Amino acid sequence: MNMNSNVAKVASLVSEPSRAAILTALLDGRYHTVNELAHMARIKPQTASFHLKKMLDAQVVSAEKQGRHRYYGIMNQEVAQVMESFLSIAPAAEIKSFKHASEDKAIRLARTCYDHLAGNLGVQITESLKRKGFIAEENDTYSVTEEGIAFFHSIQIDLTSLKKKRRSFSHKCLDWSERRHHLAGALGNAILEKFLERNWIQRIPKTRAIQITPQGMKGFKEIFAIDMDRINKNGSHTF
Amino acid sequence: MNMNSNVAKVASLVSEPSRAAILTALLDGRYHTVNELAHMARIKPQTASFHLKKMLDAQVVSAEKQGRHRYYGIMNQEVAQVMESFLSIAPAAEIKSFKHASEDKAIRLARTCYDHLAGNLGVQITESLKRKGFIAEENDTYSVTEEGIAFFHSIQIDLTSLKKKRRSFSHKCLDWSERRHHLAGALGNAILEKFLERNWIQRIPKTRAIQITPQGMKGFKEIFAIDMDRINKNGSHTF
DNA sequence: TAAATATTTCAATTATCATCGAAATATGGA
DNA sequence: TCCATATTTCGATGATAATTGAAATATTTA
Repeated sequence: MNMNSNVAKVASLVSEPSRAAILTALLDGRYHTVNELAHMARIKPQTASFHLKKMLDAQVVSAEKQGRHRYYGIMNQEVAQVMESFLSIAPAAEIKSFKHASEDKAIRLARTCYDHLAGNLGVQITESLKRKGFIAEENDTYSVTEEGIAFFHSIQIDLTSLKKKRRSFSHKCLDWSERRHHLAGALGNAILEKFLERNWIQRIPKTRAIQITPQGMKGFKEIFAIDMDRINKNGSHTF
Repeated sequence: MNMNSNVAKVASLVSEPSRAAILTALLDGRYHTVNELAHMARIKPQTASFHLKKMLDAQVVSAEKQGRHRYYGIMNQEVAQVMESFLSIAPAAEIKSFKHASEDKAIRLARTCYDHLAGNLGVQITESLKRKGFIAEENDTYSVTEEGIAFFHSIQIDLTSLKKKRRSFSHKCLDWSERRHHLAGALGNAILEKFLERNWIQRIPKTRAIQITPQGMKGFKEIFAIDMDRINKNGSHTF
């Protein structure tokens, strides 16, 4: 509510080096596990857990559980801004980055999550929809805007029939490889089905990985302004 | 050894009560001595000195030595803004104000400092010149802007001849009664001489104090938008 | 079910830091 | 020169809080 109360809270929490390191790491906007954050801040997981609990209580970070992992992220934009204001007068040293253990690149690039798109492609689609103002973020869900209704109609996705289904229409799903949210629910499923139907993507047998076809590359660029080819080559997944 | 220790360092400066009190005191934009700041923060001078050294290292405050005093002030506007965003919400313990030992009011209002104007009048003139964009602050000096050249010409001060003199053209001088900088150097001297010449001010014999004449009151109001009469009555020197 | 991994809780240790007395240093004034 | 004042440095103390090993809990995988 009050931005100022956050300011005071963050101030007291940032003053400790380990917490500052954790928060700086989280400024990438993504979610990270306790072990990762401990590694980045060069402390043991217990210590990181101790600090994260404090920051969770103070509502400076948010947590989301998924399996045996617990993903932590910056609470909101206000907190990030306070951190940035610090960085403006005390430029931060770089954060020690590390590479993930060798994991399948394909599954990070694009995959299914239950019945919707995930991985870099899933997140990029979601970001594109937000950027173009077709969907808007709510608490745990996305809502479709007036422009969005027209857009989904133009790509032959019928929203009214989707809303009749006995399942969540559209909710946020945390992406483990991207550490950002992507679009899930009936709408997410409809988008996946539509891309498969148009042959923009193909399932790779025996895995959850998705293959982007040449038509897909073209379509994602034209309709969503996403260049998956460039992303693929850059290998934006080492951090 | 933590990577982001600088962020933590700056943040810790605000979150510690004594330092917060000192910084709050300095947010008036003026310079204060160690003893004053210690008194305001209700700590011993040693402790204040300890904190001020830390903040000096972190480039959050600046120091200026003058005789056996050392004046501390906020480093810059950027720091002040960040501090204010914190302190406006969580104000540290109230600052104990105190009156200076009874000192001559006249000498605080207006006096000469070597060969230029000091005291409230000197500072006000300097602030007015800055506000109107006639002079601009450099590191330790003031520079005259394009508009300033025209202005000084209009009041019959010849800048080119001043620059030929073998002395500092225009430098900052810390005012002990106002705790702010005023304009010194050849330009400061020329301004003093001009005011004397126009009979806006008169020297009070045997002291460094300056008397403002009725013409001066009028002139300062018209040309510099300074109401010395009001300032005189309000007695803005108790703090 | 058992083993492996991720995270948290607990308790004990350790490190940090503000504080202030005492003493050193620097400066101004008589 | 001597004395008063302003400030800093040093060293000791005490309070607070970070850290981590050990153990508990939870969850996935085989």
